[in-house]
Amino acid sequence: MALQKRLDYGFTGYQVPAIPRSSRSARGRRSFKKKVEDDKMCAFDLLAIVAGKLLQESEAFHASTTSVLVGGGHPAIANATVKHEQHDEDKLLKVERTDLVCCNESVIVSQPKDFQRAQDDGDLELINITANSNSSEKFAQNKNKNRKFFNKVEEGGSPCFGESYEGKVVDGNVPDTCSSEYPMDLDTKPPPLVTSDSSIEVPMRRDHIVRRSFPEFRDDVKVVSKDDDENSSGCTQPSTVTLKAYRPAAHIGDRRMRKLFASNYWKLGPKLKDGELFNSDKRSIFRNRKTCYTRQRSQRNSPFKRRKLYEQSSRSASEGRIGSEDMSNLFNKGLNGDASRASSSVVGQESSSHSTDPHVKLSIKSFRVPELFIEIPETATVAFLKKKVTEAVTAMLGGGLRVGVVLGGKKVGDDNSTLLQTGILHDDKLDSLGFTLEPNPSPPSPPPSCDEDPSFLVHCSTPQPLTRYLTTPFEQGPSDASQYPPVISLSNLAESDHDSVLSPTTDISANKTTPDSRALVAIPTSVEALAMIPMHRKSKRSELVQRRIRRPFSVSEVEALVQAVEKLGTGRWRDVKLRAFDNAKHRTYVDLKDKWKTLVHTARISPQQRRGEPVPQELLDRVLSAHAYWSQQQAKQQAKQQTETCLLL
DNA sequence: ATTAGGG
DNA sequence: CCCTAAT
Repeated sequence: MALQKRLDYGFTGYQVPAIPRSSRSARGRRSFKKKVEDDKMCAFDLLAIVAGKLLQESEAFHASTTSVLVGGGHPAIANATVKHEQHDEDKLLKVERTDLVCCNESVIVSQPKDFQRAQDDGDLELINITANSNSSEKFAQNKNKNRKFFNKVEEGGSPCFGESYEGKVVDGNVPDTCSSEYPMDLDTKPPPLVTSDSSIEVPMRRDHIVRRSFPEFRDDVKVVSKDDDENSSGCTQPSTVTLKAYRPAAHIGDRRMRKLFASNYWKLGPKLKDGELFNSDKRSIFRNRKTCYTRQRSQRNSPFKRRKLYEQSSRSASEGRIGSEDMSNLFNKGLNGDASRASSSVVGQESSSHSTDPHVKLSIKSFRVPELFIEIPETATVAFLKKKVTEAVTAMLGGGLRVGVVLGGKKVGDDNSTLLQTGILHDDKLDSLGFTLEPNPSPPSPPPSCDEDPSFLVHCSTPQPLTRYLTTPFEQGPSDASQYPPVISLSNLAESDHDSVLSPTTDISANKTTPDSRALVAIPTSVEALAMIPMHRKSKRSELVQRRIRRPFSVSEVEALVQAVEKLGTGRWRDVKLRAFDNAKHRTYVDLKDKWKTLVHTARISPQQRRGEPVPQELLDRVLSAHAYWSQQQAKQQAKQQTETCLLL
């Protein structure tokens, strides 16, 4: 297509600070370059290539997870995870797709950016490639190298990003498996448990590294540079897990739960420097930066779903407002604590180093309470409403809740088994670790069931007619989800997948498997009330939804669109998409259809009334003629069909 | 998942 | 761009 620019991205000079003894000397440093031939390539795709290349070139990454972050002024714009394990000659490559994600203190990038855009936005200042593993024991050996490397970065490093690298591009010869379908298993042999920790930072953009916009990175560097303590090297990553909602697949249906990390998660980074977390968790720094959401591999990318995805993003952005102190507070207080925090936010982080630190830190961020219905009179004051909500929430949380642990969709029944025994700490399992809130079988004061204990509902104290059932601000899940207990699950950050963004703060997923969970929810009894709920839900949803960011069509895009429509007509938007916008992930066929609509409109109005980047008249003329032509064709088709049906009758 | 249209 | 109904 004419509009596709070819860009070459070169990568070189990344370093592998931590490599197992056996192989380190031979390959402590590697470089490669990869040609990326599509400027519309999703950041992720590039990352996958990078990761794949890493795997291909470096045997150093044993049984580890490689996360590739692209980010700069903003945290990361994408996050790809490659799991690969090596066993003798065999390699297991598993690439898990993880599109976007990220946020810093104030910004959440709520949709994937393609590289072109990222570049425009200045997000490609830095590429951060990290390799994670279960163990960080080897890291210390490479302390010096690490420091050296980071010093170098701090000085400006050797950025290497541009239209081409040093005039020529070396084809990375990356197997397709790295960039096409995910996950990709090259081999399914059971992996040996050789682990290593590696951190690689690849400065991007040849001329400069703008550190002003990446303070976290700077901090990391400083830490590494001046701290001789091996434990503080800061180059490794923890098996950080994020909380995400969980719901048995059987009930998920088409809509998967999506969660996103709240921005504050990422604020943890610098804090680690002086906190105890830091020492116990060598690999935390980068990981903390790597706020991300996950997506089911099989998740399709329909506009609708994507939208919902963004919704989650934005929501968590607004909710993730507590600092790390708050997080620890919440953690310490446990799920039942602190009802004063109305938002019920819990922040999650888990770090583990099997070999060096047996402790696992878990904090839970932003769980939601199950849907709650409250009745109050129209004339009630806001204060009254607050009070009632508070009461309802405290009643529920304090009324004998029990926390259940779910792993891989199954309840962990044995309370006495250790985390290790249950496999909770295993990388694969972290993804599916979840917590549930359930009514306690023998609670001090059993949570009232709505049926039996109407007192759970707030009754109006006046004879006023009831007009409102309010769902609490905490909860807003799919309608069917709301009557089930919330489940919060931990997911490995590095494993985040694409669409199923799981925000600790958002979705509480439904879990129909717990029958008694219904007791958590007060269900309005009047028909009236039931009828009201959808309305509230709807209006609330509109507040939560994050619109996709606006991306005006460029002239070249219009050109491509016109050309495609001229060829294919106006009724085959999917084909148009495939033909002309196949790699423009942000342009859906609906977008194209809409654009065509506006183009036709634009072409019909006077130039004075047009706005935005002016479209060449020549193109508009083609729009009109194509539109006329295909309208005519369509009419003909319909006429033909008419006659056919007539003949049949 | 796509298409077609209204908002 | 979003939202939906209808395919």
